Amino acid sequence: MPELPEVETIRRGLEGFCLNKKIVQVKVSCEKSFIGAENDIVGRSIVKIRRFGKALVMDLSGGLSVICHLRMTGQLIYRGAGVQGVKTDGVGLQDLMREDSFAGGHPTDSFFTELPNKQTRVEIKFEDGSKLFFNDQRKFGFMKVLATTGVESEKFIASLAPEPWKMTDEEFYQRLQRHKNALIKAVILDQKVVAGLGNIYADEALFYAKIHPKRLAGSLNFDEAKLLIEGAKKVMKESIESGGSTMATYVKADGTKGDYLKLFAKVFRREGEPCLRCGEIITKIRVVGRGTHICPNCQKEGGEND
DNA sequence: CTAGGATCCTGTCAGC
DNA sequence: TGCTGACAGGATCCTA
Repeated sequence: MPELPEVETIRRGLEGFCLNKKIVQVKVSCEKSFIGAENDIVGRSIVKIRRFGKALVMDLSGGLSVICHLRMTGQLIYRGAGVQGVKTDGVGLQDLMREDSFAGGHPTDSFFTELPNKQTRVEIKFEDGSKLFFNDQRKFGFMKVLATTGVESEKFIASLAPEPWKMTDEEFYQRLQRHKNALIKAVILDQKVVAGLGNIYADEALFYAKIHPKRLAGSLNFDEAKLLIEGAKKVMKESIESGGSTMATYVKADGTKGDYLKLFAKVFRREGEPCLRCGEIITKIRVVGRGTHICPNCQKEGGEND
């Protein structure tokens, strides 16, 4: 899914477009994707948009909130009134890049094609005619209506660990020790250990710290743990600054499609290409059931590097 | 309590 | 062309 930087980028985008807009209609085309009664949010305005790890929370007037988790393939796409989708050959794409449309999440052509489409699970219409589409190919994501007062006690949010920049190096090191027999990649993907990392940023952070993803968490010394949390902060901040995976980063200046990963990824989906640090060929392996990208020279399985 | 694997779901792509 | 299996930017549930 969209990881922390993507969700933060969406949060900022929606804050600019949807704040104080009144919901006049909600269409749910997949029951699984919307928990609660859609009519409960009709007539309410979005008053605040928050983020907890990878979860987005839209606070509505009258004490209700909507939690949105995009999981693997979720997207949130905002279209101003009258903005139409376009063909994906680049023709007319500039129309979609207007100041009153926005999209973020799992990057696909749905960012700019006609909506709703086959993957649209929820469609929210605002008073001014603009719309917010929740698209999700695999249906792992969801929107859930609940009382605003209950947001922070919602199971997933309550058990969330702090984000990397709210954790001291010492605390991170201690947290790793609680999972000393698990593979380090599995541990940093665990949102109860540190919030925000997903498959991309886990690989990037491990590369930054020159740590092999299959090492046991307990084998890292304090300096390695420090470097790892530092890498996590760095790669996620860089991505937020470049706009996460949004329409803007999915489309290049000339209107053709680009690859937003190229903006910052040093190992993710770079298998077969040379390591930007040492020139060794990046390889892809499997760790805890996830595709994992490493530089076999910078990240040695045996133990500490350098 | 921890660790690892299966599972939810749809779509795409490589290999036959 | 059509089929099959692997895999995918996540997290939970079940088992040992």
